[in-house]
Amino acid sequence: MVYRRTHQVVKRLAARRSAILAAAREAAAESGMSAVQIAPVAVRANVAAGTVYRYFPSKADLISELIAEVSRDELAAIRRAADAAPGPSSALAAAVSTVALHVLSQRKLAWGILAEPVDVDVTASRLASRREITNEIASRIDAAVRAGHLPAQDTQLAATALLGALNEALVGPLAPDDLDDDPARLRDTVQSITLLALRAVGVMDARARGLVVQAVLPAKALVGA
Amino acid sequence: MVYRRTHQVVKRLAARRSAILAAAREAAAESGMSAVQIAPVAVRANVAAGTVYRYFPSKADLISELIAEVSRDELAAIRRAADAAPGPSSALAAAVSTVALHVLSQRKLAWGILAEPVDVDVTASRLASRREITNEIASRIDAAVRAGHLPAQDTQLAATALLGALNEALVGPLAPDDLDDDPARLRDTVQSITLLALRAVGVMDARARGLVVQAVLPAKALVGA
DNA sequence: AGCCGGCCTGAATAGTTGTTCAGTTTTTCA
DNA sequence: TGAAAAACTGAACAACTATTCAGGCCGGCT
Repeated sequence: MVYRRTHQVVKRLAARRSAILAAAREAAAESGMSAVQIAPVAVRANVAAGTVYRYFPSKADLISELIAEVSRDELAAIRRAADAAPGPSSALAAAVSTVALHVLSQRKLAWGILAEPVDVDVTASRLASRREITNEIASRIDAAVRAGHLPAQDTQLAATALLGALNEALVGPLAPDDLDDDPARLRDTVQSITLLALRAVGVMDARARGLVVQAVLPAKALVGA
Repeated sequence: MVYRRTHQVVKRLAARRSAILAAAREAAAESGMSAVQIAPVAVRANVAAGTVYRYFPSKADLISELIAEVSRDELAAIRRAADAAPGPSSALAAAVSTVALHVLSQRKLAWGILAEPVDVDVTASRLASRREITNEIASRIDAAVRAGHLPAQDTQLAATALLGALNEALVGPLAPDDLDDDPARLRDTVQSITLLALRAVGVMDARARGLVVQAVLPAKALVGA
């Protein structure tokens, strides 16, 4: 045996894999999922088209992994924000505004991950991604219900509906598209949608308004990180 | 000139066009948008593939028209339900439950019209479709706000969010998929989502529950029509 | 009947990209 | 240094469907 995987080689392989994934992510963030094509991604990652196939069995696998990666990041951000909140209702508010801020600040990417038509089948991966986020939100709603802050309800359905509302209102085709240049309007939009979401699960209007103000400011600070 | 379009010919041409559109709609309702391919649709409509192109310049135009048609039907149903309601809040409740029932009873079609990936560009048509429905809902919310039943709010954003919530919860990948065999569960789901939607725009929980019950029963009767 | 013009047919065409693979380069180790 | 093994390259391939168009067909007119 005259060839073994040296530590150095292993590191290079891993780096290349990351580079390909990063290239795909950049392409998606810049121009949407339709721009995630093997040839362009390979160019961006400084490899040949064939090389991509040494790291990912197919385009579907590449995109699936991209979706999973973004989803993991998102979930971590939600948990960080929610866990920092003082109580269950606050945590829910923090979770919702975190999602809202994230999708607004990476709109193309969010749209690509969530719903943009792709020529390969990535439904399984998208399903998993949604399920993770939905479960997290559902458990936060559950906690608030158990604490007596919200009426009993189908928390899974509610969580799904909340995310649908956020996504459609903030990244869908009818989403306002000129928020980036106006921080104040962006904040207002996040507040409005968070308020809507909290009321939807049964938080009283007055209380919801208070929670929203408390949640949006810290969430905004976290987006930079 | 020895050939003119006789009334009979005009009628046949119109019938053919309808047949093609109907074939496309059936295919979409049965197997989703991916089944709307020129060759299969042509077979279903009893014409040759080339003939489709005498009626629609391209597949994109065919699908766009399909989307527009379904959207018109939906809008009409919403208006019918809402206009029959005794007041603005009731009308909103009726509109929402109508949408909910419709998408649930034609799930594949709804998914196809709304969000299913298609290989041609139909974003403009989908945008128009959403805009129509959203505007209708927004104006119903507006009416309720003006009547003093709801707090002032960005009604366009709210309407978009409501529809997003419905669609995601009822036809999205996380939607429950075994409602068809159980009418009671279907009704419960429609009620839950309507309740959620009403609360989201600021209807008080207790009042919302009343409106929901009043709205779902007649809406259900209308679905058959 | 017979001619004319548009309508219809369906096999061939075309364009788009994901995927493959024979040949080349790089890396490891005796 | 040289041989072996793995990695990389990129042009060729493959598959899938929308779209075209030359030729046949049919309805309408005199």
